[in-house]
Amino acid sequence: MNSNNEPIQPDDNSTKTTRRRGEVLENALLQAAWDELNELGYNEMSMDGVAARAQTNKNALYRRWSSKSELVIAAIIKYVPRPVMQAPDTGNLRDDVLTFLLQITDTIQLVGAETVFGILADHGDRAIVSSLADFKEKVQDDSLNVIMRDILQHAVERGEVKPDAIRERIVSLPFDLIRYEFLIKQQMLTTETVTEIIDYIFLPLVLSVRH
Amino acid sequence: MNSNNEPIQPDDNSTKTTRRRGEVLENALLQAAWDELNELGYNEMSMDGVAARAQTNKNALYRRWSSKSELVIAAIIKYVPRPVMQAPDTGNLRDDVLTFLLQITDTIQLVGAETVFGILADHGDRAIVSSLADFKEKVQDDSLNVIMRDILQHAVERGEVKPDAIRERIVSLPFDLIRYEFLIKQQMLTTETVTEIIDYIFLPLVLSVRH
DNA sequence: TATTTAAGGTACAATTAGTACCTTATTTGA
DNA sequence: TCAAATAAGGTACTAATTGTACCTTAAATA
Repeated sequence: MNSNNEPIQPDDNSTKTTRRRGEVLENALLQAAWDELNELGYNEMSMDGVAARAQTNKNALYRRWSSKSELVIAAIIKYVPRPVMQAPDTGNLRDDVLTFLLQITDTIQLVGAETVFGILADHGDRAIVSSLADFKEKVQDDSLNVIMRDILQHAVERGEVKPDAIRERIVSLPFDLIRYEFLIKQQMLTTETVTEIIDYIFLPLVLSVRH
Repeated sequence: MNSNNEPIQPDDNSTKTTRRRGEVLENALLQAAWDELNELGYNEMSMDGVAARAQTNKNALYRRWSSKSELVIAAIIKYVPRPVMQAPDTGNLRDDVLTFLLQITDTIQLVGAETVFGILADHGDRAIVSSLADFKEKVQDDSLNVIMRDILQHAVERGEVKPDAIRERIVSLPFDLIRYEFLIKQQMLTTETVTEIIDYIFLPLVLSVRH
């Protein structure tokens, strides 16, 4: 359209004047990445697409994140709120566990299974990079088990549960099953599913301790 | 090197004469795909690479399978032996379950987690294609639960287990956990892991039936 | 032996990650 | 206030790879 290089008009677009930098630009990039991720999914989104949505170009991205997976991980870290990492205190084991599991399932579902697979597939080969640790903390977090143990400890103190050693595997069981449901079976995590796991699997195992 | 198009020598390579077709060629392609998969992994292998290993070109592949994931699924179906889909009969529940689980874990581990993720990631977008159903039958098989129910039924007949309804979720629990261990935690499936699942999770749940 | 079928060869389109390099706006600090 | 340093924008490119097109040629079939 415009045969010479100089801008003809000051461009009616009023925001055009400023060139974003630093944190402002970074936020715009992460926002664009998060939006593209949610609209297109991990595989369909592209670095060019993210850059275009942020009204800039790929360089701005690659100056900050070394790859697509790193970018997406950064966006997830920014936009998925950290769950409350604290044992609830409802006064009984069942409600403590239920409350905590439901909190976490809400968080987990903010990132799709396809995204997790995409990241794992892309990251699979390479050496573990900076933010992957952070990412795993979200998806595959051991600190969840710490809270679970707190919850059980409270139940022991209340006399609900015998202080016998409870197997690590049983402690992690609820979240293992929830992640399985979400990632492998790729099903929505409903309250029904969570209560079924608690009432028919977790509580029977924890309450009927045999040594 | 060779400036005109006609072959200069009959090519010392003695096997050169024949041009493979049909099943023979197909087997060679699947063999090449399986080898590349095991040597390079799903993400690193390429269609060109597979074709080259089979000493032909991509056309031979695309005439048979519509995509990389389809090809790999076909190779898996061919090279991963179908497990014995029959309830063992050792005379007691624990050994029946243990025998069956160990059989299946051996099969499962013939395909790497990275491959499963790769296929799921590639297939994610597209509509479910022909062989994906077959593939899921290997990785995420419901028919395993059929056998598990047989095993439990035998235990009921023996009087080991009360005939109370056993939850579907408990029936599938051992394999769910095994798949979780393998796919998400990406750990080798050892006999120890399997026995732990049986002795501390499955059996306690099945033996202490409360309605 | 003529015809049909499928394999081989080569080239190419399309997509996309990631890089290079130069120009230009904005910040910093002397 | 102005010069230097910094980082953004623009554009073009490489490289890898999936999937297609099209033509030639070997082998099976009738």
